[in-house]
Amino acid sequence: MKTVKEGKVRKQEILVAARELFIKKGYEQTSVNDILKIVDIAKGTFYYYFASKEEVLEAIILDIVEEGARRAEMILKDKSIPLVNRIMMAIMAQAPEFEGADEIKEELHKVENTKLEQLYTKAMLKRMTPVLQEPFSEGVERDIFHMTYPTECIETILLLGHMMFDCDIFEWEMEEYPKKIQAFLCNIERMLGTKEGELKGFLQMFGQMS
Amino acid sequence: MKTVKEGKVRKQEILVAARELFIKKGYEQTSVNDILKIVDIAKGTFYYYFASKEEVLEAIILDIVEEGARRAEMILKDKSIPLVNRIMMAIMAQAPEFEGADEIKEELHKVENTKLEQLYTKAMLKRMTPVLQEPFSEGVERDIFHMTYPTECIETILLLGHMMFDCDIFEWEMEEYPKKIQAFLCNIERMLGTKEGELKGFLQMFGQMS
DNA sequence: TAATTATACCGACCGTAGGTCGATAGAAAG
DNA sequence: CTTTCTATCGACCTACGGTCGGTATAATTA
Repeated sequence: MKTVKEGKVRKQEILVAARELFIKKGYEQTSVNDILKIVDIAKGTFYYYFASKEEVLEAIILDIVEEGARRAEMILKDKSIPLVNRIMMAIMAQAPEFEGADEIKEELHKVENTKLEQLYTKAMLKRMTPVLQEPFSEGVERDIFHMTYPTECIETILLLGHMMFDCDIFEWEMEEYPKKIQAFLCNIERMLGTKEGELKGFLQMFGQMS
Repeated sequence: MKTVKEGKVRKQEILVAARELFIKKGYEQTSVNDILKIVDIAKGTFYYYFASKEEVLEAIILDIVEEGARRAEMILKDKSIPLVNRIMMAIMAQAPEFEGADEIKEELHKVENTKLEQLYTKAMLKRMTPVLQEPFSEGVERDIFHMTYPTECIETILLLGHMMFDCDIFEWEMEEYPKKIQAFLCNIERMLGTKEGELKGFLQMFGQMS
């Protein structure tokens, strides 16, 4: 039997189903057939909309990154929040792990998902660096930050934050985390050239992590 | 026809062939059959020595990391080199890209090799962090470094250096590199708490990169 | 030396994966 | 009513990672 739908709709259905599967089971572990079963379409239909399984992955990652960037931009717009808080909140809100009652948290960056992980990191860096450019400039102008290479500082902080808390590149024990977070904040402070202890208050923000 | 060899020898042959292929073509793009062709053995023989293709990958990565760590340890032993130089040289010598007349440079961390990449990063961090522990302590004791979290500092510097120059996580243009390296050195200085410009001299060291 | 055991090896075979393609059903346009 | 265009189908292809029963050679033992 044949159920015909508008192209846009079908494409979205595929994206939604694939996204859930990729996150839940991992990209490699999800077969195209798995996706077909959920969307209830034939193989030909899938390849009518996407040239490959990987193309679906890329589309999904761009979506995820875009959603994160939007959340960050939203926070950054709110000038009633003190600058440093604004920046920290934006960076955290951007990460899919913190947002979402979804189960993205545990699943997104597990070991099996190296491809998803790497593509995500790249896309996130590219999208987020410009977003933080303005608030960082503001910090420098207002004499809160003191740094020679603001752009590179943004890149570094984004990358570091992501690698430390979103991936599990380091094999830390649960009880080590507070110390790791403190160290992370301390290193950020130094790179930003803030006065010492400026970021101390953000320790709790990370507390909500699993 | 059947050529019998000692187990250790065959295993090594497989490892050598696989390593070259994984690096040259990428892990996913290399089929077990490709390896068989080079070593000139049957499939059964391959799986007699390794439980899976992935097991070969893991063994190879451990080898690469181990070789790097050995080079680093060698340099670190030489107390005639000034401390800061010793540390910087060790970190650079450890990376497979810098060592090796082989073509590892371009190939090892290309986009297709996400799995290799991720496993390598993890293993490298685990192996190298303890190696740098002692020289870092020496730096703190001798009042050259000033930091509260030395271990985390090591982890961060290793990770950062690797991600910036060994992977191509950032999509930098060739002409941007000098600036990126300067920024990197500047950030390291701040994290280490050295006096400003301490690492300036190492700019050229990175110059030999492609 | 003959028999036995242990080690290294073979290659046909299997299930499943990603991907192709010609056919076709249904809606819109002429 | 016919044509055209879009969306859909599913049989089929190739290649892959991995299995397995059997075998040749080397090492032990009798």
